[in-house]
Amino acid sequence: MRNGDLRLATELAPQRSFFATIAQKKHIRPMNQTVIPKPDYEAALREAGVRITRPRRVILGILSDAGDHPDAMEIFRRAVAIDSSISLSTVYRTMKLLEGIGAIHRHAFEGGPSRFEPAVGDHHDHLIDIETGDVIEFQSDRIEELQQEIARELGYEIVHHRLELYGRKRRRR
Amino acid sequence: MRNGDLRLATELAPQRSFFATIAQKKHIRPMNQTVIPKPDYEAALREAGVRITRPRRVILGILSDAGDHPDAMEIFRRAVAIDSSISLSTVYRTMKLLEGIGAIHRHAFEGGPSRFEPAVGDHHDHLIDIETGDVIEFQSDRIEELQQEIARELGYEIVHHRLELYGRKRRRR
DNA sequence: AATGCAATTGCAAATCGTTTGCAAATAGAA
DNA sequence: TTCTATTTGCAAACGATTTGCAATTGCATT
Repeated sequence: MRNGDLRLATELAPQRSFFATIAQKKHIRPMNQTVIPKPDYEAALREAGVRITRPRRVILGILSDAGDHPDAMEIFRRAVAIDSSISLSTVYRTMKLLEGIGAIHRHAFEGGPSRFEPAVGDHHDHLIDIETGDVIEFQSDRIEELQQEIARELGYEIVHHRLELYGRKRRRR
Repeated sequence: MRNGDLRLATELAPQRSFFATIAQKKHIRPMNQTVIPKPDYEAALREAGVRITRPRRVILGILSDAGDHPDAMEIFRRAVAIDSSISLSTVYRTMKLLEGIGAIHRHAFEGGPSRFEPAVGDHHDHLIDIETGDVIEFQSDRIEELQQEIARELGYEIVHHRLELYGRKRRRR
């Protein structure tokens, strides 16, 4: 969570000042600049007792170096570029499998198809740029606490939750 | 296990004590016990310059006394019980129309189809009972503020957002 | 009350994202 | 290498929703 680590230099550069600012707000943590450890999907799959096939290896590779939140069709496109024999069904089946063993998260953002993300690192929520579809991850302890509090007051225990902010870049003023 | 129609009384009663309790927490407002003003859909439609047809009148009636968050199929069922000639397409078309003029909100809760709710009263978020599908509305100024703050820090303005808590009733201890 | 016509309807077929049945291919234990 | 249960690609099925079209209807006009 240090703000020196860089991913996507092009994207990071103009925002550096933001992150410097945010770093002071201890309860809001933007997560995009975090260095994400590549998950060892193969080990996870082996542990789940499933076979490591060629299509799966390709898809896992795509996932582990996806810096974005691709949908099934996009994963399929990237997969076909590597091995043209891979089918969309297999992509869907693999996503379901990975989701089942908790290796990825599925997000149903507004409108479009499900988008996927490796399940690494801490929990976080999402801000979706409604103009570009870009997803910015963030984490707020206070919001998490508040959610807990609310559920408790209403007599419920939270199994999971979904917080999505849909917005557009603020005009630099 | 879909949600039946009128379990209001039976379900509300045991919760009354909750609401009494919650009423003290000024920043969390459960909204289920609120007296909801019935919206004048016909006026809204007329204003939007569309015709008040028989199917529309039936659907509007259903919406304005729906205490729950029905999906299109459920609205269709209730509509057919009143006028068997109404079609599902018309339900969908009417929902889209109403959504367009801001008279209802569409919610895409996890898994299932879109569910609808008259757009009356304040903004609120939802807690979905994953066992029954029941929806509990709540409102938290603090969460709203935090969201604003987060978006601001990230350089975005929020256009809208979605906060859904999925949980189950806590075992009464 | 009768007319005219655009708005609206019901129906069936189309669409989108996703899942599934099945026969052929293959991972990986023996 | 052999074996067989698992996995695959394909096409067809799926559930939610939308759409084209010809028939109907609201309603402004006579």
